[in-house]
Amino acid sequence: MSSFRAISLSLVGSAEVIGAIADESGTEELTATVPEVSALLADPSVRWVIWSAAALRPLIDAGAAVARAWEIAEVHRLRHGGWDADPALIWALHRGLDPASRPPALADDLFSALAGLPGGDEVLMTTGHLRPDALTGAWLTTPARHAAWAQAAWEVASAQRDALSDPRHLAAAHAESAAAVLCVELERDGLPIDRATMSALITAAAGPLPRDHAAELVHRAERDAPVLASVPGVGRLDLRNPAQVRQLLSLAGIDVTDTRRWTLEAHRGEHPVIAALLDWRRRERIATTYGWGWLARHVGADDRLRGAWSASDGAAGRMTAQAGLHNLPAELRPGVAAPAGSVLIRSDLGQVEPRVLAAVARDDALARATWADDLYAPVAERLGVAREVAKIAVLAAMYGQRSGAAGDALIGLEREYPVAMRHLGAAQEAGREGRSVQTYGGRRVRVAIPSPGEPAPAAAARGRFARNAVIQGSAAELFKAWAASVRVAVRPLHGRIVLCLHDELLVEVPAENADQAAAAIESTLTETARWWLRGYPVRFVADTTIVQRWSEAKPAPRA
DNA sequence: GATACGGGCGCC
DNA sequence: AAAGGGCGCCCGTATC
Repeated sequence: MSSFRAISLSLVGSAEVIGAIADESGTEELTATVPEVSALLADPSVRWVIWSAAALRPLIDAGAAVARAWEIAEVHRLRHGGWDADPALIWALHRGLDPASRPPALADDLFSALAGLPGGDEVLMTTGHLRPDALTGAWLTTPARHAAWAQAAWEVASAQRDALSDPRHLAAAHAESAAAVLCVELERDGLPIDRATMSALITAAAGPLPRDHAAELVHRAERDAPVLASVPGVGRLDLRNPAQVRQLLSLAGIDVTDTRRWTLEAHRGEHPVIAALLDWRRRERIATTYGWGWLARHVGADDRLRGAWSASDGAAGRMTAQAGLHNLPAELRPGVAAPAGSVLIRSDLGQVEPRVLAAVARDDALARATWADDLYAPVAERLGVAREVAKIAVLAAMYGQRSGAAGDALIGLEREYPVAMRHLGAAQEAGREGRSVQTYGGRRVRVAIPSPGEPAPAAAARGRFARNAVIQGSAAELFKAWAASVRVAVRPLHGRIVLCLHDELLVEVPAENADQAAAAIESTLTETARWWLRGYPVRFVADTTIVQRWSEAKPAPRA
């Protein structure tokens, strides 16, 4: 059991650090160098309480690594749901103050000087709220002030910890905190890009790097040309306007209510315009979203793709990422590559959601199925249906789908796995009624409040959302717990996580340590699953491969 | 000019 | 009877 101490630090200049540590025995001010502080933060026998990982960004950018963290903001989000987690709000709730009466965050020092703030090193206003200039860090200019700030953090975090009596919730608090720190590291490190390859891929899809705006318009017209040429006599027409696309299709004798891809796929054999249009969409997506502008904005001079990360931005608690890090088209993934001398290790959790369902619902029959490498095989056998049917049914059950081929097989699921299905059904019912639901790790997932006279589909949509959220959110917690352990395990091998993708990790590591790191990633999953499950017999599996490029050697898809 | 919204689509 | 959940991002249109 690690000790629990709050820390507040700021970097002064490039090498000096001031700050303070607080715990049950009081506060301790400190002045130190970056290496000294790094050694403190790397101590695995201490769980460091911080208001937010972002506050440590300057030190993390300087190379410091927090081994174990308690991030007050993420723990707050876990317990309360939603996004708001600024220190002033958390403090107000902790002290029983009206959050609405807390002072707004201040823009600058001048403003704070006029705002009637307490003098000196007092961290609380006379109202009992935290002073707003502490939130921005502007006030944290002396070790004494850091001591007051750390003391407040320790008080809040201790209360948070005492409120989390369920060991699963405590474990989630640790994992979510680690994810918050990891997000800052991901923003620092970025994803390695092979610029030459990426440029070639963009050129193939969108055209060469335009010299100027006029050239850009020429390339755009060149992309449009094959589509317009496939329907004689269309004249000028804007392919980016869905209504005009419907006109185009109508001229080709195809009448559709919308122009979505899967709608158009059904008409592929009827006219060449369909294939031309779908190819245009693929290329246009790259041209507009992942083209030259994207490369210039998000890939640095060091050939690394950087974007903002959030540890639990998704409604159910998933990580989110900007700059295309979570939705880069597969076509461009050959352009993500480790630099010479290093490799990427990609590790995907296999069939994570149904396995999580077994654990969350504690369905012994489904838990037995997780012992198979391919979970759908024993499920199919038990249901007496083909594997593909079983897979569709299980996924449909977790997404709330009732229609199509899934319908019949769902009846079999209700019969054979009633415990899991009741768990999902209860979540769905809560969602329909507007009640929040809870994940395995205790995350409160808020559901929209039903409005009087709402159309019937609104309640159904809430139901589907809540039904899925308990699984998606719990899977995100397992993933973050795994990522947190991997982060620590690969560090001695000079490895670092460079991408988190819901059920997939990319780790960059020197080539000579690749085998060792891959083995560590695999064994870490076993360890993580053991304490996450607390003895419940569910098996989690990962496919781990050592590659140069992200696109290489995608493990045989099991899902 | 800024903002909101829906259609559409990339990924999981 | 019942049209699968999440995210980020682009474009066009409508609106103020």
